[in-house]
Amino acid sequence: MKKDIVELLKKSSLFSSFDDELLLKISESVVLKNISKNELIFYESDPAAAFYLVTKGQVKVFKTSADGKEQILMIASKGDTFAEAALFGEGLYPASAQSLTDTEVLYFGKDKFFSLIEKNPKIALKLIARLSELLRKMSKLVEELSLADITTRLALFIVKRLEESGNKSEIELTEKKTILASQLGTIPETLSRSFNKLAREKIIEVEGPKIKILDSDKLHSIVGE
Amino acid sequence: MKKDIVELLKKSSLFSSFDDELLLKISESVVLKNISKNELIFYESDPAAAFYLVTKGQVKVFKTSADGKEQILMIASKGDTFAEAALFGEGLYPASAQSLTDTEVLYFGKDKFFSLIEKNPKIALKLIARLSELLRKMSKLVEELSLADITTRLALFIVKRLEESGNKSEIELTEKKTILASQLGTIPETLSRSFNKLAREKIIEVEGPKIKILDSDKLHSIVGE
DNA sequence: CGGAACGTTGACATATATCAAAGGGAGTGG
DNA sequence: CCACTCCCTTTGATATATGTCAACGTTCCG
Repeated sequence: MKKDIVELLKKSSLFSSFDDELLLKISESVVLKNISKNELIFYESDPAAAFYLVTKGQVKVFKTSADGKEQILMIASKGDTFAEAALFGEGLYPASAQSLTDTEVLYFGKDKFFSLIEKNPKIALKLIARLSELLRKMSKLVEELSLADITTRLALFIVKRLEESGNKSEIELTEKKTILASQLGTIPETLSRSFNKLAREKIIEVEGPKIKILDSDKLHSIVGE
Repeated sequence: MKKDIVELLKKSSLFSSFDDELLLKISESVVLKNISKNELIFYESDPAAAFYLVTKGQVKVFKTSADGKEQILMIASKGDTFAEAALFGEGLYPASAQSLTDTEVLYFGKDKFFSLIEKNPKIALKLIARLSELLRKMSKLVEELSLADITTRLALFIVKRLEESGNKSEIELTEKKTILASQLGTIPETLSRSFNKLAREKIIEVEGPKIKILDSDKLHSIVGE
């Protein structure tokens, strides 16, 4: 039982570098939870009780406006943690989280995790690295929202995905386009028009969730500017 | 000499809770630097060599687009640290920093600070708290940029300043309106029109850097939506 | 005194959101 | 296996917020 959890921990970037002894300790402060599709995991301004590690499925972390518009802050997939930052500080979740698929997570209760950190400074250092990484990603997001138009943001997204998948000349979207729109800070209609624009200029070819790169140079020149 | 630095450390939120013994140790890994107005402290994608604590003056941390537009991520004033997150991870500054006034900072070199943390886990915990706080602020910024129009962002800013200054019925801007525009993700012209709009609706009265609140209820209702 | 930076206003351009409609796929139930 | 519905996606017409460009007054500072 606990061994299974240790295996799951090993597959996360946050814990993968630890030795088995420590992982076993960690596994004792953790609960495995199943979450069905579209379930609300927590809502913004709920008291922050825990943070999560996704072991199966996808979770979106997002902000909502009064009139129902959403901005996705991150999509957490297998191996990703989310809501780490909520535990420290005022104690309220600063955003909402909802599963996009049937999902399995490890649940790290606040109190147990705190005492874990205190006894194992190594974890604190890893956590610092993780929070720093998140901060850099958020800076990037702010930059894009504030300084780049939507076609450019889309191009940036495609380039990032290309790099993650080893620079093939094609990517396949793992998320619905509606979701992608919300990640990019826009709405499906506008995203659709941006795809069109890139396609009209013979930079990409779109067929459902498949995006073929026709002109990598032009794509990179959009991003570079 | 070192005692002066200890006093400066005590006035920062990051270090204020530590005892004198630890502060003295910290003070030994630190350099006091003077920076004249408008000096570029580091530029985005420079190798990250240090983080900073402002002891006098103001520093803006910002992103730049290819065509010269700026988005300010934060303004660091007396007692604030900045660039903490840059030290961990890929080792490049994710944004630029420039002084807005004559400024005095404590400079925490990377290597010395790392060994300091390793020997003093307390610092790591404080750092985690600080990074979490920054992350929440950045989430807030993303939310505002993506979901609120500029008049609403301005109202949010005014409300925040009111709270910080103890809810008087008046605030005085500590930054130029050009700077404020860049903090809010817009340009001076548009900011000026937003001020006008709030003034026309008798919600505020603007006279240079002074903003008088005429209708606190309306102001809060803009923010609430 | 003179120039530079700041702040404001006006006319205009443009990107993006909104609203409405329709097609297509996937899943469900009869 | 068909028909129906729901959700996703796309397209078109239109509205709106915000950026751009130009001009001008003001203040600040050398």
